[in-house]
Amino acid sequence: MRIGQLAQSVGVDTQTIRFYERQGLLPPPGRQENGYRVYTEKHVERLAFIRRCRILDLSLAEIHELKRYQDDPHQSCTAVNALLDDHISHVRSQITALQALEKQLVSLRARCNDDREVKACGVLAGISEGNMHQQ
Amino acid sequence: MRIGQLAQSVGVDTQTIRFYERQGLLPPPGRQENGYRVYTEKHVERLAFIRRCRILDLSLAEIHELKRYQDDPHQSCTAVNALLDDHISHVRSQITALQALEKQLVSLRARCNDDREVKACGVLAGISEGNMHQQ
DNA sequence: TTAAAACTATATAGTCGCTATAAGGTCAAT
DNA sequence: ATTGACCTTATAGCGACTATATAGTTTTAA
Ligand SMILES: [Zn+2]
Ligand SMILES: [Zn+2]
Ligand SMILES: [Zn+2]
Ligand SMILES: [Zn+2]
Repeated sequence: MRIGQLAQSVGVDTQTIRFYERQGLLPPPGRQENGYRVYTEKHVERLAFIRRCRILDLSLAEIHELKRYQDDPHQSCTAVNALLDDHISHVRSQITALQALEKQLVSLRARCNDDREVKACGVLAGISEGNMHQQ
Repeated sequence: MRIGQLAQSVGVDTQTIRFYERQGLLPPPGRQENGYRVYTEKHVERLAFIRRCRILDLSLAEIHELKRYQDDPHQSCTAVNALLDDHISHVRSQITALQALEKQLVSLRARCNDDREVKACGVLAGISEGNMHQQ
């Protein structure tokens, strides 16, 4: 299986596959005489795993870490669970931050309901005044 | 006022100030004979405005756009309000996406409550199986 | 058969908003 | 005279790709 087929079967750009290889996430495949990469079913699974991790917004570093755990299948999975817990708190703190931001933006937007001249715009005034301490 | 004082009074790194200048966000200041940048109060205000926009997570492109509106203070502020509305929906869709992600991660985490060997880890199994259609 | 289309390869630069480093020039105080 | 704090430019790095350029190979179709 060549790179294009792998790309299509997993739903990834060929560039991304080469990128993962350079990053050490995807093991270097064999090559044909002409230099073309040749992939196996293992690569399909591995790439699909990476993609599912990315859908979960795990960083490439986190995926690397998971890979290291997979390579030592008899150790305890505490670290795997902990990695996920950490990642969940990453996501939760992002949500919290964005919700605070949304609140701020909505209250800013409320300062300009009608159509004014730019110099009287409540939104611009709000930003310029810097009343951003209401979190 | 030199760059270090500007930086300190707004709470920004000097590198960031030069970066904003290169990006065309902050107008190029005057120079002393030795080449040192000299800033005025206008620059302080402008830089503070940029920073407040960044706290609202507006992109530099969006800030550029706001600047263009400010430069034409007699036009209607519809575009300003629309920019903010768009940005609010950016933020809202990020929140929605992250909440869906959190749900997925929590249900994945629930697949491994106890301490197992890595090869039996419910988390890794969950990612490998790719049961991610519950959104 | 040959020419075009589709695929592959590498190398390099761009995205965004900074941040860090290197290598040097300037200035005030000790 | 030298230290230290400040300033200058240029360049590279972050993360996770994405895009472009240039070139070689294979497949398809006229
Ligand atoms: Zn994470
Ligand atoms: Zn307005
Ligand atoms: Zn936005
Ligand atoms: Zn586990």
